[in-house]
Amino acid sequence: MDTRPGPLPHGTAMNDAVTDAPRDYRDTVFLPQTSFPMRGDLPKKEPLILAKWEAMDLWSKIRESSAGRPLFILHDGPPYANGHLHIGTALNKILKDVVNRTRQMAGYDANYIPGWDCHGLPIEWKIEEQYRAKKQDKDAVPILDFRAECRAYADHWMGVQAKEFRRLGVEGAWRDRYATMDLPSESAIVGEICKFLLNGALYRGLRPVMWSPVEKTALAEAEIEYYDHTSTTIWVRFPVTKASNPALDGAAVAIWTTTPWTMPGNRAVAAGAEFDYAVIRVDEVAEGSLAVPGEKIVIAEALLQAVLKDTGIVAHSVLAVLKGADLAGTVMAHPLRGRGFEQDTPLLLGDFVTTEAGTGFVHIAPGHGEDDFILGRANGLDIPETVGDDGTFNAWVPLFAGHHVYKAADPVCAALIEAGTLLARGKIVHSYPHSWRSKAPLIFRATPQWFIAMDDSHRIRDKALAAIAATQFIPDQGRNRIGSMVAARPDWCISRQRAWGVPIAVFVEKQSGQPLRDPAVVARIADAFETEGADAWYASPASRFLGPDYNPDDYEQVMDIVDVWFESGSTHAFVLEKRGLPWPADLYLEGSDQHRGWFHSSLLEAVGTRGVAPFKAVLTHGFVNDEKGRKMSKSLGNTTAPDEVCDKYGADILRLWVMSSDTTEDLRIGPEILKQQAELYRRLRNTLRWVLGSLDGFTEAERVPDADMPELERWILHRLSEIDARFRAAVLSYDWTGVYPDLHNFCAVDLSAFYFDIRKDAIYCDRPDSLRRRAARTVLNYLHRYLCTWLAPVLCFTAEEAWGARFGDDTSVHLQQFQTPPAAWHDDSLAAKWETIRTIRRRITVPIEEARKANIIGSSLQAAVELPLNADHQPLLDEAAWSEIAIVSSVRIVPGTDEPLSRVTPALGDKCVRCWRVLTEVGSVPAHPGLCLRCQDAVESGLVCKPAA
RNA sequence: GGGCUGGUAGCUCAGCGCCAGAGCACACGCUGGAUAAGCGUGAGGUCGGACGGUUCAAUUCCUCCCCGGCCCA
Repeated sequence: MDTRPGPLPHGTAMNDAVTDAPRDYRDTVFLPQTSFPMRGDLPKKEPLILAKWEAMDLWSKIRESSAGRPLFILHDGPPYANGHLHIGTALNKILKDVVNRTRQMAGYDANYIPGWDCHGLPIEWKIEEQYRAKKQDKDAVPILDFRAECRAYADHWMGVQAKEFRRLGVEGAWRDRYATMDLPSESAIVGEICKFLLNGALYRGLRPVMWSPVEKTALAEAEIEYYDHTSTTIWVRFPVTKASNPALDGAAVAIWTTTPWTMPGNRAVAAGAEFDYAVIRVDEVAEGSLAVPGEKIVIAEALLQAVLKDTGIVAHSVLAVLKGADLAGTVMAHPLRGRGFEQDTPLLLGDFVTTEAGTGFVHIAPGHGEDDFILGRANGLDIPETVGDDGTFNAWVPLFAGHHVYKAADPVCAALIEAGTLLARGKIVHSYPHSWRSKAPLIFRATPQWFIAMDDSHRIRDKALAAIAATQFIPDQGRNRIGSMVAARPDWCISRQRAWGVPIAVFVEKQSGQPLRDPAVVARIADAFETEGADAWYASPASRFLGPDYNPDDYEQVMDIVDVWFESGSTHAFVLEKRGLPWPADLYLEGSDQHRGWFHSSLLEAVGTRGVAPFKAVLTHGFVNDEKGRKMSKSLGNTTAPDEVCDKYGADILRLWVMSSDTTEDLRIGPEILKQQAELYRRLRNTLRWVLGSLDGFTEAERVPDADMPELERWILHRLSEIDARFRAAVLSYDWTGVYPDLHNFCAVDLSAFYFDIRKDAIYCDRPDSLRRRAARTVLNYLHRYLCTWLAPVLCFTAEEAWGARFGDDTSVHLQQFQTPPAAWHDDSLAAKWETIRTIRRRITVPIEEARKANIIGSSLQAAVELPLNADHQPLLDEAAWSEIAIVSSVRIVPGTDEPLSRVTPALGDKCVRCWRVLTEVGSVPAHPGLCLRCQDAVESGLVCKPAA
């Protein structure tokens, strides 16, 4: 790269024969030189850069370099160790990486510890599937073997995902990553459970929970999906045996239900206090109706017409209308009285009763519904356990013992018909809860479960609401969202009847039914788990934990495992606290679905054990949809996979996409959008390339003090200070929306289309020691540092490449901090002035375009411009400066006019063969007849653009 | 069905009571020396719908509807 402007290059016999052929000055021009290629070739280059970071142990170097700085802790919400990354996980990790990197470069010590969620049903299910495929009975497999397989499975996927995350450029303490299944983690989790045990918030209760008869387990809310389901509906008579009002004598209350199998569990009927209820006499019925002429039925007036139609009652008389409140106190017989269901059925009032569907009466089975349970408990009803784990009726249930609830509709109807209490039967298609794994319909079933009380003396709910009020939410709506969930949620059911997890390591005294609350026992359990993991619970005899003070025969060892949300909700304890990192974390950053998930469980867990939230701030992002805003799905074929993007475009493009989007809302991705990101990238890359090329040979000696620079340079410095302010604000607020698009805009509009275009002349053609050129190169040097550091958190590979192109590959831009612009760079009046100049500049570029169309000129350097300026604008720039700014050969200011557009004519004179300006002075120096005076001086100076050897 | 949230140029996003903006893509042109680059000019929108309310004035406020998304039932 010899840019030496020697007097005469390589002896091309030109000598004095200037008239024969014009001399070629091309190699006296300082054209950009750089090893930084125009094309990124990212899919190939990024892995090499990753290897370099690995080899230099960049992560450790970053940690060392930031020792002693204020710590910044973004606590990683653990993805589930199952399957390849999808675009949503990629978005999440990239955002986290950008937040961490920007904090790191803004002067913090951002120590990021990535982690995984390893226990739980999906993995357990996979292992079971493998057994099924081998035609083995999973129940025959020893539990420790089963758990070992689950562990191996999770371990495999952690490895895969770690690789995929790192390919995305995500930097963190990968060697020290955490996992919920690490033995110390399991110990910590059981320790957290036992905190609730010891303080009394943990209790065992009978309660209807969503139960999957297929998986034989209770399911968490997050494990439930809603699909349409066809249910048998029945209208049933409850004969009144003791009337609260004479009008009810001899009548039957009609209920409607979509779950016939809950009839054996019925213990009451509920009415709405404010509703009007009609007592009717059936006068005439349609063919096939089960209604009987002459009978008296009670139905909500608002639903009367619908019920008449559904039950085939053709004619009726209204005998009386009563308020629901008047019905209270009525007692009815169970519809199957005389067949084993002899209990009385009280008529109660419930505020959950509606007149939207049914009869206005709700049949209450306390073991099979949330409302039923609460009403039953309030009225002292018993909560019968009619259904067993497998979904069949228990042996004590008359008529139906052994029948499966899914197949109970026919037997129940048959029994009701026989008893004469079935009024009608139908079908309904409605949204119904299903298991997320087996897709099988669920039932509400009362089972013994472990709960954490929300409203006992520990007031977890109140404290959680207070903690929410004290937390920063980005965006702020998140506060509202999680707040309403916490306010409304029931006690936290933390038990699961599964194998792959951390056991609720509790002993229950058989005689009292009370859990054993002994810190010494808890300590023995936690100690064992610390080195042996939760397997110890299954591998050791109870006596090991109970110790000498208790007789194992007196205690039941609980074999339920804990809800995985409890585990991930405890990560703050073993990732932050146990490792001696600051607590609470500065930030939790997840998708907006985690308001109900990880944010929620972490909040409850920490509030229950420590009284405050484990985070100072919560940042949420939206979900990724396709280009039309539709949810991605394999069946629609509209998915975008992160690894495919890396292979086709590179991780930097995916990262740029994240930062070009408004992540507080849902975002879109697809082929067109990625193409656009690649275009944006190209501009950023070429900006870096031109800066690098034009800085070729730059030395400190060239530097010009800021104050001595031309205004154009000082304006660029001002722009840098403005963007710097934008970055600093975003670092603190975590709100990066629009910041990188702004930076791109700066590169495209301010630099490429304006500053670079103007300064090309000086950079290429001025003699190296000219103030103008030196000032420009001083600014380019700033630009290189600022752009590289600003881009580094996002284009982590490209910025590294552009940094290495100047400073060598044994260092890293990621060890740098954001540059701090001197206060003097900020100059609002200069900015205003140059805003005006650029507006006026358009009054030149527009007529130039006209002149081109008219074939008057081609290149703008062929133009001479007459620029009309009013008195206010005349002092802005002199004519030479205007011609420089407009990239024309000459400008003449025409004073005092208000004409909006300039007049463009062909410039007079000859074209300087070196700088291509058209000037009358060209030819005035005999030694260089093809040059203008500036170029003649540059050539004769003999100066080169190279650092001193 | 309920809560939250969004629908502004082909795309990504600004604006949020008083003349519809930017970048990219597109078209046309220029070009030389950032050249699988660069520059200029231009054409694109009845701001999801109501010919709905409030207002002198609405993309911007309110109501309803349509279409997405997250969470819940």
